[in-house]
Amino acid sequence: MTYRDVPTETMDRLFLYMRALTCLRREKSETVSSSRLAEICNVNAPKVRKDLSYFGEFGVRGVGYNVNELLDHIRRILKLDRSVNVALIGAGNIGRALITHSSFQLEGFNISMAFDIDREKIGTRVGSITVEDMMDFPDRVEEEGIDLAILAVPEEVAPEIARIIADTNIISILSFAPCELCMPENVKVTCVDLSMEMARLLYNSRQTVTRKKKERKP
Amino acid sequence: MTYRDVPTETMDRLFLYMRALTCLRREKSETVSSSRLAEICNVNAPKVRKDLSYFGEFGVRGVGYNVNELLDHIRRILKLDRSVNVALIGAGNIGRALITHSSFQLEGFNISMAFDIDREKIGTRVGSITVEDMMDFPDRVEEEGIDLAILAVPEEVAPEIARIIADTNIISILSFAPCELCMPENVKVTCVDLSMEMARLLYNSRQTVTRKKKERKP
DNA sequence: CTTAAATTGTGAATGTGAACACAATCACAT
DNA sequence: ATGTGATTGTGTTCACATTCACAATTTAAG
Ligand SMILES: NC(=O)c1ccc[n+]([C@@H]2O[C@H](COP(=O)([O-])OP(=O)(O)OC[C@H]3O[C@@H](n4cnc5c(N)ncnc54)[C@H](O)[C@@H]3O)[C@@H](O)[C@H]2O)c1
Ligand SMILES: NC(=O)c1ccc[n+]([C@@H]2O[C@H](COP(=O)([O-])OP(=O)(O)OC[C@H]3O[C@@H](n4cnc5c(N)ncnc54)[C@H](O)[C@@H]3O)[C@@H](O)[C@H]2O)c1
Repeated sequence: MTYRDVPTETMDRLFLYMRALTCLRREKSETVSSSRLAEICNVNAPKVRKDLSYFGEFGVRGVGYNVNELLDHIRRILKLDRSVNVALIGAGNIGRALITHSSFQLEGFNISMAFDIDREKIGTRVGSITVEDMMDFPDRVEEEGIDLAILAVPEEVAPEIARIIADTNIISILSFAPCELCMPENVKVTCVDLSMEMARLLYNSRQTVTRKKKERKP
Repeated sequence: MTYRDVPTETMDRLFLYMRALTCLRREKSETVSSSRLAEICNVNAPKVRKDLSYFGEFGVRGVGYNVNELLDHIRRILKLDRSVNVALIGAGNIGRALITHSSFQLEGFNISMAFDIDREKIGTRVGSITVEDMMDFPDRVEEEGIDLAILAVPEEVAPEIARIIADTNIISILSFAPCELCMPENVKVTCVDLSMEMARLLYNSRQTVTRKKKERKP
């Protein structure tokens, strides 16, 4: 099944809806209205409905959307119906936190391998997996069929690791190093830059305050 | 100084430009062209130029933009010229990783306090700060003048903590718990949801592959 | 001094997504 | 049955963002 002429913004928002629905399911909500869903995701109700309408008619007029059903639909649209194999590179502070985080497993992301260059760390166990030697990365990744690599190494070595990954068949990299990675065109990199998120957040909340003040004037 | 009629998309991209420039400065680049900056940020060159033109004429025709100068300009536009006081709630795996991360300081984010509810953790030192009792949070935050709170507590207690924060004058929350937080309208919440980022990334990289295949056909 | 190469800044055209109002539909009460 | 209140689905309109082409400017070389 493939859908045409779906706005990229709609596609992006689908992930927000998925998260909201996952949350609602946890809270045992049976149904949800477009307006409630919109509220959770910080968008407006007509947008939610229009977005969903690109993929079919999932709601019941007068009632709303069935949480479980809609979540299943969206997960299928986003091709998240099977579990994802993840390799972690860099078993440092962030890396170890990620491995021991149990929710990933539940959400279908299985961190099955971890690599490091530090002799002290290689061979040690973190949670349920054993840290392996970065030297073995290319071979081991091939063996296990890894879908995604998480990069949690110091910034300075990130470009070097990027080259190693480029020679495997991994095309998805989630990097915590806030720097550019030169990659072949087909490899996608998402950079988790917390400083940037904080900066953006701060700017937006300050904006709201000053806007509020202006609106109060007349 | 305030700017009018700047597209929100432009505003958003400014943060990308900032990160790229920070990176370029570290690499000791003197100048950068709009096309190079665009490449790093995954946008196109005219967009970079148009975006910057909303705020002034920062470049030199035939040469490009001075990295340091442009970075300073952007930081001023984004109101990031003074350092930001951050409080961390939840000194667990993620929390401790964040505190010991040194780059935040360099980028102007000063994690100056940490709070937890666990008796074992209260009073212990992490990096250069001492974990305090969550009970004291409201008073202590008032005293220190905190600009932003990072929420790194288990999902289940996040809503409860949200209420505590709502009663302080903090209006910016960076949360690692992937759930909705009910907050007064003026409080902004950014949710760092790594599962969602991975899902999005995976979808996009798969898309590229299939698109490539289609293009190859004729 | 003149010309060529590089690169910025920008107005006008184009394209795309958001908003909105409302028809369609459903559950349920009477 | 039938009316009522709630809520979805969508065609149209409008606002906004992107793109493009090119004039303007600078550097460097001949
Ligand atoms: N810790 C944080 O809170 C935080 C926040 C934002 C960004 N980051 C970024 O995340 C990355 C990791 O941060 P961290 O705090 O976990 O650092 P860390 O120093 O604790 O861990 C880095 C790990 O990478 C390993 N490593 C080094 N070179 C390697 C190589 N060539 N191959 C494989 N492994 C290698 C090290 O042995 C170490 O275990 C850094 O780029 C940092 O800038 C961290
Ligand atoms: N660890 C990860 O890699 C990861 C990844 C994604 C999301 N998250 C999310 O980040 C959050 C923290 O994760 P973690 O792995 O650090 O968990 P953790 O259990 O290691 O740490 C949570 C900390 O919060 C403290 N805490 C509990 N209740 C509290 C309260 N009422 N007030 C103050 N402190 C309290 C606990 O004592 C503990 O120190 C969770 O919501 C988790 O879902 C974590």
